Amino acid sequence: MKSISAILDTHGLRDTQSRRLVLKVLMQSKKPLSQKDIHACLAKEDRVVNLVTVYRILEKFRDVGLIHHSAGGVVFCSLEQADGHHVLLSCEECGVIEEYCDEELCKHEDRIAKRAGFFPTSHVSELIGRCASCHF
Amino acid sequence: MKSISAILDTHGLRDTQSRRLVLKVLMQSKKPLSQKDIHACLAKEDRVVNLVTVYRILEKFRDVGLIHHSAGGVVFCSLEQADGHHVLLSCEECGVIEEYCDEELCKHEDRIAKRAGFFPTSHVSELIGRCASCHF
DNA sequence: AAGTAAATGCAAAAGTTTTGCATTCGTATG
DNA sequence: CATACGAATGCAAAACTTTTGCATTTACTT
Repeated sequence: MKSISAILDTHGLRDTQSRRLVLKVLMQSKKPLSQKDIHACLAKEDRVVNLVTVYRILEKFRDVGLIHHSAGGVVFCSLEQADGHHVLLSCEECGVIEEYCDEELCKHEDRIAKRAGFFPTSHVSELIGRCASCHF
Repeated sequence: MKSISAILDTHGLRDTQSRRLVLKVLMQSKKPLSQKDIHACLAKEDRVVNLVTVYRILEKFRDVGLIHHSAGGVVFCSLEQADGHHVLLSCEECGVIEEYCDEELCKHEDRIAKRAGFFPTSHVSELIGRCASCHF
């Protein structure tokens, strides 16, 4: 597996401590994170990175294609896995967001894009509803 | 086709002018709108509804299942069409968001949900990339 | 037609994101 | 390996978004 520093390097980014910390959090997370989430997550382990810096780091990461933001401008910070497709299962009741990968869905969406004359760099699908434990 | 008032009534909502105005904007829109979008859209036709009220109306609409918010908390206000699936083609370059409907994708996602033990009430898929005119 | 609960608008509080500027840090060069 | 330069960071504050409290108005019931 590639080291954090190597990933930064590959993407033409300077190898700073803040970036390593943020990237590590993103890589270990199973679900999309907001800037605040990342900041809080780091603070919890006493690795403080200024919230403004988190914003700027994510902006940079996005520029180089390491992560993606969604339509509403909200960040979806799950790292792109090689060709994996992100399906988020988002529970309206308890707020939990699970992530799920599906290769076939990805291909299907590529067909849609082609048909619409669109050139996708990333996909996010979201199912909104109730998770198993909130459905009774 | 159902009248706006009838839709409100069906969902157990009081039939007020503000709600009719907001609902109409949502029904006529081809893409997801934010609270601000809706407010601006109404203001443009001199039908002023206080922004705070727009927030509250959308909250209510969501409670009764007329619209859905997405993972990040951002609103996706496209009205649910009967069994249609919303695919958003979101251009990172020019910011334009197109909407696209696909029945098959919808079915595929239902299968994913079933497999994951999830009970979806709505789907949103987003393709992030470049639209035809920004791709050169 | 009056009474009541719900909806609205306004002002302001709370929260989030962006900006400007001074300082620190990483890396390419000699 | 020291230096110099541009890039990244932190802080303070500005700008923007969302929520809350309260007084007033509106829609629906009887």
